[in-house]
Amino acid sequence: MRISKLFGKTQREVPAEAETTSHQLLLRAGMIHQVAAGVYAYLPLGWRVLNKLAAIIRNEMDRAGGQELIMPVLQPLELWQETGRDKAFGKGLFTLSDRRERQLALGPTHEEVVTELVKYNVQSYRDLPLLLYQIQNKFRDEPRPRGGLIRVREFLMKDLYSFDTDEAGLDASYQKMLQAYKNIFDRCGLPTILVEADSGAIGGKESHEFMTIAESGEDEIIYCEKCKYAANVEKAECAKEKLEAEEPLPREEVATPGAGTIEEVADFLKIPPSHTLKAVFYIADGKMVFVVIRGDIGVNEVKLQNALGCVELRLATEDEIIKAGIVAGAASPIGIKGIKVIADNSITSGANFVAGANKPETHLKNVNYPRDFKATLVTDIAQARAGDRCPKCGGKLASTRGIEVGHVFKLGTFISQKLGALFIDQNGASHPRVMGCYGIGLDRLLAAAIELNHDDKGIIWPVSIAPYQVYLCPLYKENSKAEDVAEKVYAELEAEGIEVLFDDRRESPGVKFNDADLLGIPLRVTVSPRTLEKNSAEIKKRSEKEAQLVPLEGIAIKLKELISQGLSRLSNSV
RNA sequence: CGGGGCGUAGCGCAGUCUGGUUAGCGCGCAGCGUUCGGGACGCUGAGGUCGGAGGUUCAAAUCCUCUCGCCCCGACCA
Repeated sequence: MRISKLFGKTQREVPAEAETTSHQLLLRAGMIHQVAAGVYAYLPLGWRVLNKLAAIIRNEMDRAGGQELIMPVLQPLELWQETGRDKAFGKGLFTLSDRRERQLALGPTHEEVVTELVKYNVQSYRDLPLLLYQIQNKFRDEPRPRGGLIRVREFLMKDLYSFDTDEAGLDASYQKMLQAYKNIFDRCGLPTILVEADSGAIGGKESHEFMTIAESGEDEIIYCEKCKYAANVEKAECAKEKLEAEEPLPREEVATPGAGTIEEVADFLKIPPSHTLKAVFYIADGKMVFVVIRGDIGVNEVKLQNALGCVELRLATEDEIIKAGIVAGAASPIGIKGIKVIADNSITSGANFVAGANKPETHLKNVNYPRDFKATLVTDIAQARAGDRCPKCGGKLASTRGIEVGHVFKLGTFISQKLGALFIDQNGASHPRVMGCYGIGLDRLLAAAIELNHDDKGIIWPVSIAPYQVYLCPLYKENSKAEDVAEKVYAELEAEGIEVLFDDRRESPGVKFNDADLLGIPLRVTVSPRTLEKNSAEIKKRSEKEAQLVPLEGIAIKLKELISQGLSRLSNSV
């Protein structure tokens, strides 16, 4: 490709709207263009990268036994209502109606459609396991798109769905996908870690995310410094400090003037926060919920939402709390009627806690569970934090930010049950198919690749996903043959199947070198009067400072060698 | 949805507080000439419903009302 003809120009200045590095570089390199909030067009260079990612993903999906197909973006809303996931997705689902007033949704994912599809094509255990995938645009009306391609409303996703006869089969499919994903991210030059995750609106029981560590990421990862434990903060567990068992004492009212928060109460009574019980109020699908947790621990709202099985969850307002007859700042789980009480399992160790008395500026000492109050449900709803202890090995937990580039789910049978997607086993008995689903957001993957591969000059593409492999750069000087020679080199490299971006502009060297760096093409070949004196050209790797002079004769072979070296380094682990 | 910020040429900005000729600057773009190993220079030129609507005024980019869009933080979110 000749740069003089390339659609999309580089920009010297950083567009004001971009704050994230990948966003800035993508715009400056002329790879994307914003059309609306969270909606982007890809220009030729960006599109080439996206296609390279797609090719790697296809290759690994096929190797893992996947079959590619394509399903519609437009889906009947009815299908979503059948599984109830229209509610789980809520406003995130783009909906529209057709001319006959039929309700449709733009697909945010395809479990329903693929399950229907498989239902009509596979009835026997003989046809399982089955792995089907597509690479297709998804639509999600995100409340807040951000960071350029990090979170968008229309995006390209690879989604694969596995169908098995039983749990063991699902485990095997899941393992295959974990390996395939690892291969994909390795080949894209992207170090990732696998973390335990919540399954959110997709549903299901077990789920993992592939995260790249990056400050610009939206997710917080909790990991153990000692063992391999790592989890999204939404899911992360921590070992809760066990309190000493004490003999339960009789309850006792104590005045706590001016003390409302846990810190104030603990300070006032000169006890550690872990000896208090914290009350937090939520509205879950319109109903008030009373949450009790040890004073030193925060509530994890994702865990709480899962425990409640509700769709909408928010903190209650002060008005709502007062209306429920509760004294804010001194709320008590004792004597609560008509309100669901959810307790974190941290309250089951230790004894004689301080809790509210439901009287202004008054608390109760020696509150004991379950002697003094009942909870509808006692489970883990605690927010793990850096500094807590690891639930697996007791080591210290740390925290970092990450970008979620892949997410895999063990769905189980809830969708196939709802949609009646059954198969017949060897004995002629019907069972629901056991499903898994596996997604990679390509746009985000592209953004993450830049977040992890750049310097102050621009992008540094790994060879495997670079839009072009070689940047051919003749330097102009009067009476020099550099341009003519470069034309010949260009023709030769193209003939050899090397992907060349030919900077045929009569720009000054600085402009060309800076653009080459910004675009991040892995290999730069300079042809100039200086190199021609030695009948050579200069090759410089984008990732390295030093350049080397190589004879023009056989330069294509030399470049091919460097390209395949770069590729093999990325696929070492395969 | 709550908080903050911003909409003036393709990009980055000034001008708005305090209303007053033809709305400026830099980059980029077009033409001509000189240059050519890390964002060269000179001259000439094109390019603007000042986000939109309504209002106040002799007069609005500037003041008022409404509205649309974009970014950031939070809520939220595979």
